[in-house]
Parts: sequence; structure tokens; C-alpha cells
Amino acid sequence: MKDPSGRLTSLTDVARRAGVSVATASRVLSASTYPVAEKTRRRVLKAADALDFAPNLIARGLVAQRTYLVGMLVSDLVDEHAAALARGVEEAAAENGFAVLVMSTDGDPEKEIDAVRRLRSMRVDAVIFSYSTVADRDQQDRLTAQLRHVEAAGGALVRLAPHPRVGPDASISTRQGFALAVEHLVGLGHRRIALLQGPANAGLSQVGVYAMRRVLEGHRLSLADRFIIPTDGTLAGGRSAAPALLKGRAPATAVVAMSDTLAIGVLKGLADAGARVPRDISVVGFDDVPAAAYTTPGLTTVHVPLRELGSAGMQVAIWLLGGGARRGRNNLPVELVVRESTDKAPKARPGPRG
Amino acid sequence: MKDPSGRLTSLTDVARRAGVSVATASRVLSASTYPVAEKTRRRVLKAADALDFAPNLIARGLVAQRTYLVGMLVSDLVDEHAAALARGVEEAAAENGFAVLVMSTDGDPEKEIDAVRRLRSMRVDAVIFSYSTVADRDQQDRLTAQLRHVEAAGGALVRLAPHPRVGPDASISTRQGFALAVEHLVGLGHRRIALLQGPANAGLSQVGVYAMRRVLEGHRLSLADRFIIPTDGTLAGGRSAAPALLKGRAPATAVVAMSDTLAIGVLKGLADAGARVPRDISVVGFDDVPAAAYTTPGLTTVHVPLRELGSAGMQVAIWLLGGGARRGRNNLPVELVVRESTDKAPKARPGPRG
DNA sequence: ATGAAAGCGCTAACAT
DNA sequence: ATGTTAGCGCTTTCAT
Repeated sequence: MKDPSGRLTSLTDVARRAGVSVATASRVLSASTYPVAEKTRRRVLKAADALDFAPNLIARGLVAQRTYLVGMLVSDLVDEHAAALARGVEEAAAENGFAVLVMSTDGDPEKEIDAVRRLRSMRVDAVIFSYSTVADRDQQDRLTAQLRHVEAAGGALVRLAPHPRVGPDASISTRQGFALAVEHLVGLGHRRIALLQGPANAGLSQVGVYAMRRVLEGHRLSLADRFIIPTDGTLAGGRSAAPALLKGRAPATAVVAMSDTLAIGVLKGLADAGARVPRDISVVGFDDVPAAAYTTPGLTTVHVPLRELGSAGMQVAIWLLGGGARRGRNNLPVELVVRESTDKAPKARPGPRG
Repeated sequence: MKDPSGRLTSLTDVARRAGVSVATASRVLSASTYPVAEKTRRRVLKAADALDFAPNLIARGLVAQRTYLVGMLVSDLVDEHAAALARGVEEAAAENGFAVLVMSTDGDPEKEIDAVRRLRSMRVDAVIFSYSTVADRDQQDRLTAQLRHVEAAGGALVRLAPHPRVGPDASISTRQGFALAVEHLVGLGHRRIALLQGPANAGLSQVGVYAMRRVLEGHRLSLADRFIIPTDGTLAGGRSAAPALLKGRAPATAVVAMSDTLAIGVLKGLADAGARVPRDISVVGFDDVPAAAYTTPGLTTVHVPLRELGSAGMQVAIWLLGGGARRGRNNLPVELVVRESTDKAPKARPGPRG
């Protein structure tokens, strides 16, 4: 509501209507623990209610040096992985009176730096990262500089994936996820297992290759270079990676993708090429996004509690803002969901067209 | 950076370092058009740069009564439809110095009302809606009350879909989308066309049924009640709607879903039931989300420029904030994308299992 | 238990 | 062209 002068109802209006000072009104309407007589409190509440007063969080933020705003950086909101994480953050944020500013970086370090700068200007209480983009030295330094500023302002930084020289605050074990996938595949008789890798500039990609290699070694298997297929991490990238899987004298009999997005793409690419899944080649995804249960065949994948991960990240932020100490990595459990995209390894060398 | 007293660098620090008053510093660092000598300007810029000064947008917002914050309300960020819209909004927002607060309502009117209230407290410059939830009279009134408050504060309201008693500011023609779908289907010989409806409490659902009915009438066809299949709008909802499509003596030979999410779900449900698409039944989606090209068979669908729609919404908000008048509905074009989920209508009555 | 007053960091009159 | 000053709406000492 506007009063005649064009201003919105403010605490002053509430105070006047209740016949108390702004200080008193503030004490009852803010989270203050300061004592106020029950009778007075009720009068203020009644006035606020009558006016449908909504405190100006901008003004409150200015004095309290706390905005109840958090920034969430994702590479692309349209990717279900990012969306689920963001949703989790948003959920926990809403429950605790925070609002979330979502920014997409498109995997571009410059956009990421700029986003953090804007968040800093906004004086967000925390910034939550999923994967960060691996950048050159100079960009890295500039990003770090921005991050130091948000920390200097008392802001919390939380990472949901490994970052350059910094471990995640809440995450999952990629290694364990791959272990589950590989164990399943090896049990099915697969020995030539390929890896669909995400974009080279995404932090996860390198970590993933390393983890996969170790897991395969645990089964006395190795990860041949030709079985590491680089992609840009998109559906299209997964799709166009299919031919590489099928070529050669001894092609892969199974592939594990670093994300469901990639897996869904490769499923389509494999179908394009006339290869049958899982008869000719088995496919395992990673994340278990909702769509994974709706592909044909249904995608066997490593379930990652993305939404919970997002919520956990927001909880860590709150903990940190409350003066809590960083507690190191908090891993949420992953599990394998077996659907129809995996089966026994083909006996002989399968021709891609059966 | 913190100075020894624990404060962040402020305009005062920049001014001091440049040897000018805060007013002058403000004039060069804000978007002010006020004249400042070139020499002075450079000094200020240099000082700001040396300090890596980032203006406190919270303070600026308090005095300017403009926060450069916009709220975006979606039902569920994880749904690709919502995500694409949000991404578009975010894109246009970033280009214009705005930041986006995303809030999911889960189709719950109470959450929606609460979200608007929080956005109002945040003093957002605009709130952008996708579909709103149809609520009972009381909830509707309360939502409207909150919205009036944001308007009273000079905030812009923009709708990307029809709302109760209010047309959208930027949208697409659902009717035209259905017309494209039906024309395609009729051309293929289909006469018994079903409609997969979204959740009853989503504004679109009713509009959609009406539009579909009119379109079918244009082809001298009618929309039998048994061919209007209500769902909750999710993948699972689409999946479980499949049996209803297959039952009866004269089952539908084609179905058009009100969203790709539903279409992808029904594709899976149809496969579960042993029906072959498009041989037994044709499926047409709506939206053309990225995943639509990756189903098996590829989904024929009505392409909706969701991201552009989101950007358009943000542009409208900016226009409105600049004092522009509401211009009425701005429809973006839709087009049919034919992939593999549609084909000629089966001649005789097809048994669901071939 | 309540009120008066200072001030968060900035912009916008209003001087000069 | 530059500086001084008065707030924006709120919280928080510091009185009382």
C-alpha cells in the first residue's frame, strides 16, 4: 500500500498505529530477543497485521550486514543435474528464510567471475558452487580474489564438487559411484569398458577419469585411452560420441557415462547407429535424474541424491554463517539403480548392426 | 577487503583515496549522467579499481527504491519447461544488470502466496510468473493483495501464461500449437485424438481443453470426454495415463500431450503396455524441450521458444519499469517439429499388443 | 520495558 | 564541476 506521499508502509507506520516507538515495533517484528511487554507486543502485531506490513529486507540487510540472500552458481540451469541441485538449495533456503539468486555460467570462466562479482555487490550471505570451470591461472586468480571479498564480508563459500585446490563441503564419492557401476558390469562379464567424459574444462572430468582408472585397476582392468571419450557434456555431445564406441576391432561392450545427460544422448546415438542396447552394448549413467527412468531402454545408473545435496549445501552455508567451523567433506551415499540398459556382455565381437 | 575496523571497502574509501567527495565518487561510479571533469573521473576510476570496489547494491537499492532484483515463480525448477523459461529470464536479466530470485511453488497456492510475500519484502523490482496455480476464492484474493503491494511499490508484474482474469504479457498461442498438431494428425488419417491434460489446478489445463476442442471442431471432430485424460503433469503422470488411452472398443489412435514431460511419460507407459509408437498410436508433445529429440522414438512435438519467452518476459518487465505501458499479449511463434512418434493412423482397431 | 538517536552505504537535492 | 547534507527503513546502543 502506498500512503498519499507514495511511500510503502514502513515500520514507522506500524509503530504510529500501535502507538509505540519504532524501536519497540522493530523489537517485536524482527527476530530480536529483546523483552517487550506482552500487551505491547500484541498491539504491534495487530497493527502490522492490519497494515499487511512486510519488512523491508533491503533496509534490514543494510544495517544487519546480512541479506538472507545466497547465490547459486551452476553451469546451465536447463541441465537436470543443475536444476535438481538448485531446487535442493532453494528448498532448504526457503525453510530458513533465505532467497536464492541463481546464475548460469555456461562453463565460461569469465561469466563465472562476473557472476561472483555481481553476487558480491549484492552482498549475498553465501555463494554455493556446483562444479567450477577450470580456468587459466589468471582467471583462477581473479576468481579467487572475488571469493576472498565475499569471505571478507563474512559470506560463506560452499562447494558441492571438488574445486581447484579445495575439497567439496558436501558431495558424493565419484569413485564409489564408478565402483558400483563397474562391479555391476564386470559381474555381467564386461571387460572392455569405456568412459564418456564430460567437458575438459569441468573440474569433474579429470577427477572422474582418475577415479574410473583406479576402479578398473581394482578389477585388474585398465582404461585404454581409446576408451576415454571426451565430450562437451551435453545430450548432443553424448549422441555424437556413439560412433567412437562402436569402432575398432575390439569395441567396448559397455560404457559408463559421467552423467545421465550424456548417457541419454549416447543411447540415442547408439540407436542412430543401429546398435541395440543392452544386447550389443551396455550403458550406465550417473545421477539418476528423473528422465533416466523414462528412456527406452530404462537407464541403469548411479543414483545421486542431487536435491539432498543441494539442501545439504545450504545447511552448510547456514552453519558457517552461524560461526560454525568448516567440517570437511560430507559425502552423501550413492547407489546403483539397475534398469534395462545393461545386460551380459556379448560373447563374440558384435557387429554394430547385429 | 576488510579494513582494520572490519568494514568492507565503501564508496567513502574510494572517495578518500581519490581525494574527492563521496558525491563525486558516486557520480562517476553510479549510472549518473551528472557532469564530472574527465580528470577527476579518471582518478576515481583508478581508486575504485585499485580497491576492487564493488558498490553495495543493498544500500543503493534502499535509496534508489530500485533493487535490480526480480522474482521468478515457477511450479518446479526441475521441470525442463520451467527451467528453460527461468534460463531465458536470467539471461535477459544478466544482460541488463538484474539478478533473478527463483522460487518453486510446487503448484501449491499457499506456497505461491508466501513466495510473493517474501519477494515483496525483498523489494524486487518485478515478479515474473509462468503458470499460476488456480486457487479458491480466498487464496486468489490473498495472492492479489500481495501482488497489489508489489505494484504499489512500483514493481512490474509479468505473466508468461494466462492467469485468472488477466491475459499473459508474452506467451504463445496454445490454440495454434494444437492446430499444428491436429492438422498433422488429421493429415495422417487420425480421427480419434486424445488429449493428455495437465494438473487441474494449473491455469493452462482449462485453457488447453478449450483450445483443443475448438481446433478439433475446426476439423469437424469432437473431443469426447473419455479422450480428455487428466494427469498431474509429471513424467509419472504421463506414464500412468497410458492404459486409459488403450482401453475401450475404439481407442484413441493418437494423443497430444500438453507438455513434453507428459509425452515422454506416456511414451514410456505405452511401451510398458506393449503398444508400439507410432504404429499403434501416435504421440505429439508440446514444448520441444531438449530431451524431446532424445526419446525413442524421437518425439514429434510443438516447438515453443521457451527460453526466448523467458527473455521476452524480462524485457517486458524492464519496459514496464521504465514507465512503459502494458502492451497486451505478445505471442511468440510456435512450430511443429515432426520426428518419429507420429505416423499414419492404424487401419483397423489395433490390439494393444500388436 | 520503552524511547531517542545514531548510523549502515549510498544517492540526490541543494549549495557553492 | 565539486562538496555538504539529508535521508532511504531499519536495528541497535544508550538513556530513562
